[in-house]
Amino acid sequence: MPYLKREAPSPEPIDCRILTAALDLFVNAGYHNVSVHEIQKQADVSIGSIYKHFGGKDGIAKALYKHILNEMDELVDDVIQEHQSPTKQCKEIIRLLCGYTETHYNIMAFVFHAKHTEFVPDEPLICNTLPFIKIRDIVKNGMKSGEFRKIDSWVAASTIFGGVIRIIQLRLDNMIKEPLPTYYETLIDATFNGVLTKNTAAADDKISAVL
Amino acid sequence: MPYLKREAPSPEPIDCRILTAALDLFVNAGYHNVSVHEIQKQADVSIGSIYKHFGGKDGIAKALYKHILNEMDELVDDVIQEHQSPTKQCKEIIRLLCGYTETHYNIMAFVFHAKHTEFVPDEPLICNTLPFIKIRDIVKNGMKSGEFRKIDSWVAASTIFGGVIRIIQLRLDNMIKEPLPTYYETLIDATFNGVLTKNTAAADDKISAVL
DNA sequence: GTCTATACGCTGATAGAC
DNA sequence: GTCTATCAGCGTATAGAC
Repeated sequence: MPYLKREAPSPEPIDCRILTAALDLFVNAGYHNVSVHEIQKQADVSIGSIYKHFGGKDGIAKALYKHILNEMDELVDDVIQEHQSPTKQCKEIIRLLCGYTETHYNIMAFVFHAKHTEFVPDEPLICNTLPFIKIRDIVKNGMKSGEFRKIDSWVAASTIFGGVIRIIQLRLDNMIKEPLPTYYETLIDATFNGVLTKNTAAADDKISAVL
Repeated sequence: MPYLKREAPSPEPIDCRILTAALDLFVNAGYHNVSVHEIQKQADVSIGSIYKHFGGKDGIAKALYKHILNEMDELVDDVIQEHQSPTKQCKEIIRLLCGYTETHYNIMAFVFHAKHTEFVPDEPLICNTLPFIKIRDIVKNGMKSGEFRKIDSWVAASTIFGGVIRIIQLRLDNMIKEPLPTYYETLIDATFNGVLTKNTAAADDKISAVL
């Protein structure tokens, strides 16, 4: 995710400084609790520049929203290309999400911990954006190919990804103390095979290895 | 949920009018996009009364938060008392959540569709409130009793309830067109038994019956 | 293209009459 | 206890200099 890789410390372009500052403030205080002056201060830019570049606070939010979802989309595309079966694609996405929660806190918080309709009302709902649509398509493919049981696709998608999303939110809320990748294997197993003991004659070995 | 049952149309107590109006506005526009004047107008009360009763906008939010979580807590208690096994308790809670999404939209939206830290910062996180703690305890009990596999309790709870929460959010976002109870059986099956076909020799019959 | 100083509107909150 | 009129502060946005 380009603008977050601060390899070049000083000569960072101005719009990146503004966006990173805004993202940080939005995530930590909430969009409505952040004033343009604070963004200006943290980005070390003047107000004029902000209005020149983004046309206002909502412009920044919009740009952030599009930018981040675009990068997520590319991420999903990569997964789809590099992995064959829907099952593997789903698992890889879950793995990436767990990892990114640790390495890109702000981005994950922005995506999974904010109510975007409150500050970017004219943008499509996050569940209607490309990456999320593609993820649902993966699930549908999994049902077509027979890997997943043929149930309602909303239920299937919610079951497969609801667990990760929930655990990400708990981690962002600092309820969970260990990095998420710690739980990856357990999570995958529970998500795909269920939580009941009766199904897990074979899986029990894996579990005891994890604990 | 008392103050939402408007059996007596006119002589409704003033604090209830304020709370219902506020809940409605908060849910539909977002806390920060609602002014005290709007609440006053919709509740058909004067500003003075609002400040007398709740001390301000944040007071209303706080009262709402506590009130709703209190009612959710009682709901969970009822389930715990009326159902024996953790598995049944979990399923019943999921059933109730699906139902309430249709009958108490505002409440569910307030609980599952808002970032409370942005407007009630001094209140405990929603995942640290009694009902949610009790739900996690149910999951832990299920692992002790051997009904659920003994895995990390965060993972277990996220897996079991992440699906419903996700599907509730999708329904609140109007992505899902059918009432949630429609999907209850499918959701329960997918959550507890997983989504993979290999586990579901017996379950396949149920599925084809649902579709 | 970048900055400073300023204006305008809105919102939360109060004081005081009834 | 309830209301009306009013205030003070903040936050967005602009105009104009450099």
